[in-house]
Amino acid sequence: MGKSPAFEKELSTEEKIKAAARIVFAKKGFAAARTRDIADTAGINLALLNYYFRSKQKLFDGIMREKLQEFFGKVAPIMIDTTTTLETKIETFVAHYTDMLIKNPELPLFVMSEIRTHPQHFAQISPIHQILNESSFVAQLKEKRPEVHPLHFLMSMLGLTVFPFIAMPMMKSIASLDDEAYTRMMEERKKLIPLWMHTILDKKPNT
Amino acid sequence: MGKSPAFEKELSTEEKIKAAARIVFAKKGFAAARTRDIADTAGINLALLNYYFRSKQKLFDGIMREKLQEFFGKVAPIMIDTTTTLETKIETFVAHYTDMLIKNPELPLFVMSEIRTHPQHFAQISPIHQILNESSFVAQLKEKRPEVHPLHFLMSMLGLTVFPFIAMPMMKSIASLDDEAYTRMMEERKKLIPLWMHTILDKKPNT
DNA sequence: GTCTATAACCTGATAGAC
DNA sequence: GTCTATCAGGTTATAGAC
Repeated sequence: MGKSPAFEKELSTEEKIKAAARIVFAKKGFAAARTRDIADTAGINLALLNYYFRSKQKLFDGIMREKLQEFFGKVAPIMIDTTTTLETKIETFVAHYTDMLIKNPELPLFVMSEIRTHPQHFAQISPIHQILNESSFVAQLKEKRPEVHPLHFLMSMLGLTVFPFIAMPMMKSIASLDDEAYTRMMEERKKLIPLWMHTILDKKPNT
Repeated sequence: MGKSPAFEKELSTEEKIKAAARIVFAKKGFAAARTRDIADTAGINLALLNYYFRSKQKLFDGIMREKLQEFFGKVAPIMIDTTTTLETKIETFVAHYTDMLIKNPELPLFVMSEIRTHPQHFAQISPIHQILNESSFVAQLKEKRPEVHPLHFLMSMLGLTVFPFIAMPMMKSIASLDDEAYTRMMEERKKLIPLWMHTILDKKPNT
């Protein structure tokens, strides 16, 4: 598959390989991806791939590092900010994350799958550590709802935001939605999810 | 990995292989799983695996069929039932699904990953089709909140329930939770999620 | 830096003895 | 039915010419 070079102009060879690797790894995962496919997609020779990156694993590590940064990097600054309200954080988080995922819909499933296969490598992803242990977000959650573990709200917000992208391959074929319709739904969720989160946070069990 | 036979007694050879395949495929996915690992885990020889199942693919197809049934099979009857209220359906769904996922935490990531790699194979998974097109659940959602696409609520309920299991490898290492603590949180969610879903469904945008 | 050719290895599958 | 030994094919990685 992908026998025709996808990147012809203006990119350095190294960048062409990385661009191709991003595509092929994201689509197939580490194990199923073949270096030949990456070389073909990049429009260069297989030997050249090993000349720039010493091995498939090393090439993958670089890509994975990027993807993790993309997936987790933007979150921490929003969550740590002590000058914003809980409500603002939720709105900003959902909006930023949804935008990023619309551009990068296969990212969550890719990252989660590879973490499953090699959990050791991701033992301490610092942004999430930060959010969980030192963030203003968690402090605000604890203050508002001290009786519920803040992880419940964090997992819920993430689940509401991220899960539709994880389930997309399934949903799209089942609900007969094309890309445009799916994107429109995700845009709608930028308003819906914060609304829901606020309601959830206000809802005490016996109210 | 897995060099010592895990199943020694009372299982037929065929069942030993299937049991081993369930474990290895679930942990690694189709592409990364090696038939040698499955044979070793089963405590039998590689040739025997091909004697019982003609190929890796055929063995996998059988396992996948089981897993899909496990993942989707139980849902449809709950959602289609015309004698129960929307509230009851949500509570039953979350409780049943959570119980199943506690016993089978790696199931969602496995299923989603393999659907991504081979979307064609799962084009029409009948239980979900049923839920989306003919279920009492969707009808009740439409009646209660006609202005919101029912898929929003379905994705949200699924996300709240399933996402914590998808993110588990990540969360466990990050939040320093052991298996028991994680299970306890999931048990808590059996009460929290229905509560939240009801609040969400009642919350009109300008109320 | 880039290529062709090939080495070295691994994996799924089979042949054939028991 | 179960095993050992091996084949056939594919994959990563490298050698060596240009």
